[in-house]
This record gives sequence, structure tokens and C-alpha cells, in this order.
Amino acid sequence: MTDLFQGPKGTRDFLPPAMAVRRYIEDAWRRVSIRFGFQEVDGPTFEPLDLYKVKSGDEIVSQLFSFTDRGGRDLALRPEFTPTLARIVAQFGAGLPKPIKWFAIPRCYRAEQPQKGRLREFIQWNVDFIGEETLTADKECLSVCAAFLFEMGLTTADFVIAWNHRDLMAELLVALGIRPEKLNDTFYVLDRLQKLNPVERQKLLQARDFSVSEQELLELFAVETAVPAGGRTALQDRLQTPTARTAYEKMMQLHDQLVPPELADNFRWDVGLVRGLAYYTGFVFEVADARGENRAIAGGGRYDKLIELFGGKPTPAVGFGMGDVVLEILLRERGLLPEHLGGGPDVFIVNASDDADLTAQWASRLRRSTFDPTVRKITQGGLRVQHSYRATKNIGKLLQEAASAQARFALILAPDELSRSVVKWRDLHARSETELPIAQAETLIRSACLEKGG
RNA sequence: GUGGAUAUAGCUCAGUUGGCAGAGCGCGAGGUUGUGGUCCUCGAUGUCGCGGGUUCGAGUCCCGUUAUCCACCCCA
Repeated sequence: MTDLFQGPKGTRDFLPPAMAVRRYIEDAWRRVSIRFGFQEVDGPTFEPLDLYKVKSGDEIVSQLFSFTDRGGRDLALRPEFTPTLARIVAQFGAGLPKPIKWFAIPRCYRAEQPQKGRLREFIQWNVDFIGEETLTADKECLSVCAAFLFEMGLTTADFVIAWNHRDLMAELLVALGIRPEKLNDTFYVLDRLQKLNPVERQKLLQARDFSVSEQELLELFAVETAVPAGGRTALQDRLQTPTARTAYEKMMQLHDQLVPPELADNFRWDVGLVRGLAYYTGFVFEVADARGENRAIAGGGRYDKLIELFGGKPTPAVGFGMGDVVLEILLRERGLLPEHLGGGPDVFIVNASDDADLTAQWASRLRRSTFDPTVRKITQGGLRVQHSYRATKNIGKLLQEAASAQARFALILAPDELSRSVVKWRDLHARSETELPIAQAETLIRSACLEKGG
């Protein structure tokens, strides 16, 4: 015990129940992506270190797991997928039909301090819409994201989507009196103002050297974030110049153009939303727990310059990522993880006869699938078959094992029936039983399993 | 990186002023010569996270260390 190795800090072991949950989530990601016409891709788990240094931002770079190979090349485990995607598109995009609609389910790595919802190794669903500069692409990303959340049983009461637009926001801020050279500081401050109390806010604003009128304006933003469309607010009262009014109007128009109808109630312009990734160019969004209890569920935005930065043709792109860790916590908290994920076998063989070989014979017959070479497809799938590895012929005990394995049917091989050339076929859910003539048993069993929703 | 809490069986945990290492669940074998998650009996598994100190004696007190959880920073 004391000498056992433990998994590295911030990693997980997936025993069968945990693996079943992971598969449940990944399958849904894949299913929804494909339904919207996205195709799955993947890339290497590690990349040149410089790929992330160029444009991901200091925060990401400080969390990289990096190493040097024997040829002296600096490499890093991928902390996110977007740079890999942009690299691939920069290299191969020219020959691909546009738009490119891709999704990926990569494992990613960040060397940060593990905590609730944040680990050092996680799985992140990525959906990217590349080569389309109109809002159609942004909207479709929002719709895919929402469709998945609904698919898992979440409702508009469970999550909110906050959005912002960096360029329009900059325009608005300048029009409202922020000095252009203070824009970066302003974004930095806006991102955290709402989480601070008035005294802390004051300190932060003074530390960043804002003028009195700038401080007053930012204080307003701090109090009034996530402005609902249409409502008259203190911010609207500040729109005294035509340019300010225009900038604000553009923002509101964008809101109306972006919002998917099914999300009207929980789609909000959030002046405090900036997002740390340095490659985002305009529209950005983040999906949050409506109860405010968890970390961001998903986040994304436009990165129109990243592909050309990696040497590709100028290509507009928008996408988002969703991590498995927070999502699983959220689904668990809301009671939305089904029980018995993974399911049990179709047939559990209970062999109470003296012939131990019978178990293997029946198992191999039922497991067999039929491959048709002319259509290059499996035309009849093999059944999922299990049996006991214990010596006992106690039918009660063996049925108990069948039940705890979540089997749907039990095939009972016992001396009395075998001497009459029949087997017993028990429906473990209905607790009903019939006899099948051995000669037709395989056919009857296959159709029974198929009927039961196989 | 910084702070707080925690660490005892596979899991969840109890363990009194320092005095023989415990329960429940799970796991294994059996109880009825052939029918279910129940019941009964029996069984295995521990250097009490690791290292040091105090003491006649440490799971218990002290110091260090590692890991986990929570929070900060930031975000999937």
C-alpha cells in the first residue's frame, strides 16, 4: 500500500463505471456534432512549444507541460485544440471545400492547480466552423452547443450564455471616454470588476492609473453587467455622443442577430466578458451554470487571424470548447446521469449441466457475427454473451449473478431439459420463462434480443 | 505558485483523557441436489499516507513531507 504509485496530480483513472460516464458524454458530443454536419478530426497530443507561445496568451503558456526531445526540440502537451486545428487548416485548408466544419474530442493538458472542475488532464469537445465570415457560423456554433446541453437534459433554467464583442466593445469604450491606450487595462479590469467589492474596485482602478472620469465609467460597468436587450439602464443614459449611441446600437443589433430563438431568455451581452485567449478577434462567448455555482461550462469565439498567422491563407473561423470535468459535475448535480450506463449482456448463460463445455459452445455460437463481403458490412451482429466462472451449479446463485450483471435474458442449460432437447429461456426483467427446442434456439434467441431493443 | 481542511480495509467512515485495529457496504466460500438484487454462516484484506520526534506505550500529541479536496489567479 505504502509503496504503491499514485496517478500524477490532477489526473483520473477511469474504472468501468467512470469510463461509462465518459463514453456517455463523448458519444453525445459526437452524435450532436455529426447531426449538425461537422466531421471529426484529431491531431497530435503534443506540438512545438512555439505553437502556443505565438498567440495563446501568457496564462496558457504558464500552464504548459513542456519538454525537450533528444533532438533539442521544445515541445508541449496540448493545452487546447485550437492551435492544432489552425495549424492543420493552414497546411491543408487550401484544398478543402469550404466551409470547413470540424469537431474534435481531444485530451488536453494544463499544469495548473487541480480544484473543483479543473484538472491537469481533461477531455475537451471542440466545434469549429472555418471559412465563413458571416454570423451564420457564429450562430450555428451557439446552436450546436445549446443542442448538446438540451440533449443531456439541461434546460434554459440550468445555464446562461454570456457574449461580448471585443472590437465593438473597444469602440464603445472609446466613445464613452476611455483613452485608446488604456483599452488593454480596461479589458483586464472589466473582467474582474464585478467580482470585487467597492473598496477593492477602487484599489484596482487606481493601481491601473485610470482618470477620474474613466473610473466613474468603469464603476458603472462593474455594477451593471450582463445588460438585457431593450431594458433602459444607467449605461444607456451615458450615451451622450452620436458615436457612443452608434456603437451601442451596433452591439444591440448584433445581439438580435446572434441570439438563437430557443435561447432568447438566457443569452446576454456581458460587458465583463473578455476571455484570456489572445487569438480571439471579435465575438466571444461563455456558457455558465445559471446557479452561478460552477466554473464555465464552455467558451469560444472568433479567431479570424489565427490561420494566416500560422502561414495559411486569411481564413475567418469561429468555434468553442467544452470540457468534460465541469460538465460531468453539472450533470451529476442535476441528477441527469442515467443509472446503469454501459448496460449488461444480452444473454447470460446459466450452465447447471454436467457438461462444462456447453457454456463455451453456446457462447461462441451466439457471439458470432456475419460479415457479407459483397456489401462489405456486418449483416448480423454478434450478441453480448456472459457466463459465470464459478464452479457452482446452483441455478439460484447463477441467476443472481446474471441479474447483478444486468443481463436481459438467461439461457439455462440443465440436465432435465437437455435430455428433452430443449433449453430454458428466461426474461430477467419480466421474470418469465419458456422452453426453446435446441434446434431452433439460436434463431429464436437472436430475434428475441433484437426485439428487445438491440 | 499562495492559503485552509483532510489522510485508518477495495469504498464510505468510527475510533473516548495516549493502553489488544473496528463497523457498514463491497469482495470470496458456503447454507436448499433446479430459479433472482432478500436472508443466514464463515472468510480474506491494514507497517493507521510517508519520515522523524515526545512517551514505558502513539491511529491519537509535536515537527517535516507527499497526496487529495476547497479557495485565490485564470479558465474547458
